[in-house]
Amino acid sequence: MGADQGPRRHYDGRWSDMRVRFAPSPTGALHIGGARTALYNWLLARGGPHGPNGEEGTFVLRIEDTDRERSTPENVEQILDALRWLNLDWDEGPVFQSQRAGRHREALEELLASGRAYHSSATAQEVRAYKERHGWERGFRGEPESAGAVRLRYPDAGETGFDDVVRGKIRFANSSRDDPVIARADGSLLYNFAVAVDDLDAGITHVVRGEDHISNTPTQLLVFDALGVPPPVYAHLPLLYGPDGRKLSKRHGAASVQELRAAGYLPEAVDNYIALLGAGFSADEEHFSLQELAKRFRLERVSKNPAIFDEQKLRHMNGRHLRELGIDELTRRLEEYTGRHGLRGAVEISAEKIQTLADFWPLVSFLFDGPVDDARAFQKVICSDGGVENLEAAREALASAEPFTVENVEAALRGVVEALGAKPGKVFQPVRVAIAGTTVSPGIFESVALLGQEETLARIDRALDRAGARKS
RNA sequence: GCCCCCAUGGUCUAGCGGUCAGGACGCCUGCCUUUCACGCAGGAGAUCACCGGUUCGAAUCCGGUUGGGGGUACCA
Repeated sequence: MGADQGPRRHYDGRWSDMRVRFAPSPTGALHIGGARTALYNWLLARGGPHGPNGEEGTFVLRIEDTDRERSTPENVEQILDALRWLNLDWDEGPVFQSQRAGRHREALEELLASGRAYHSSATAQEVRAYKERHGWERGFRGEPESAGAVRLRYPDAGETGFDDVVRGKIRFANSSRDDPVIARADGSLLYNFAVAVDDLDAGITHVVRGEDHISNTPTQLLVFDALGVPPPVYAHLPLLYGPDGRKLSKRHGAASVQELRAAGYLPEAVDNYIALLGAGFSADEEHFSLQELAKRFRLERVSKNPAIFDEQKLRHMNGRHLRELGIDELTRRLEEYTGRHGLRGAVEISAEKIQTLADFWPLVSFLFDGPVDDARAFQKVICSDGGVENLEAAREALASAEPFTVENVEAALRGVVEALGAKPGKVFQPVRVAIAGTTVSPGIFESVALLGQEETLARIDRALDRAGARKS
């Protein structure tokens, strides 16, 4: 702790001494935007050209819970849970900003003593009045008083700027900045002051966060300067928006990590997708594992444009990651997701037909819970156009298929098609509807074989009865 | 109002002074085929926001405009 940090390194492709942090404020669930910020920090710490001894950077987790009104332990747990689910492990923390009040106060005293900060009782109204008098591009400057809130003194001239890794040079004229309040009248500290002190004490070398923090940066820079230490390197990420081009929020459906998980997305796919939003990894490939992402991630290549969260693309990527898992692992995840067991067979025959974990059960539930009730499908496929006759023929062939393997089921059914001179679908679809209840299912031979001979015949009989009852 | 950031097909992006402006998602067509998908092969879709410069030459550099976004709290 303390100001003894040595010279801060600039982002120069060497990472062995890199210390980054993710510092969410627990005022709600972890958003996909926050998740991406966490991910980028993690990628930075874990990947890139490693130091001479192959060291990784350090990823620090800090909870900015100084907003007592809105920060809750439940939200903290939700955020940690989301981070774990995304496989973003941290090396230090979580450190709670609220527990560092003593150190914050100490730093505050230092600034007060050096005259870089001063007590001021000026109210928001007085600040307005000041600006109306001096012009709106003129920042507020207060008079030092003996008590009240504490404001940080901005220089009157010159500019405060920094070299943002993703945006390049950003400058603010000091004269345009209000002297910001860094401590309330009751002594509690404000965000812009606390972050700087915390980043300093944690030895953070690179601050990577959302671009909504750009205009906070000069104030934090000023705190570092007042404390007499060099600031970290900054990188501001573009924000993420919903499909309507507006800020991402609960209204846009799956906006939080938890919601994505509930919707059947894989952490692998979510990591991959959100990494792509705003980072040009490659011109011709975009399917990556977390490790590959870490290896390829380049902070200076991060896009400056805000991106819109596109769930369709996430679905697509999820399908690829899902198929990459392999049957055993996919089965494990699906059993966890659905709360069912003995799913392996169903997974085998449906894996290539689903894009999310949520797609699975509707497709295969008929194998476990009986046919789905889809009256329209029944009417259209079985109660018309030779449906009953073909189904009867199929039943007969299936009844003598021994043993009841996929191969024999296929041979039996194809034999019917040939004998009848019908189009394949005219035989297969009635069977499908008879056993599944709907026109959509995994492959028919595989489904029938998995269902078993007895159950298949029973379902066909039931369908036949039902069709007969309809006719008469 | 003031300060700051951004601008390539619907979406995510590649591009970094000379390209038929490339890829991915989505969409359409065909193949595969028992449905749905997967996979494969094609296709439609971009006055590179606009206007002015610089240059033999600009999506690429500069300026302005417009549009979008962020900040402007004794919130984080």
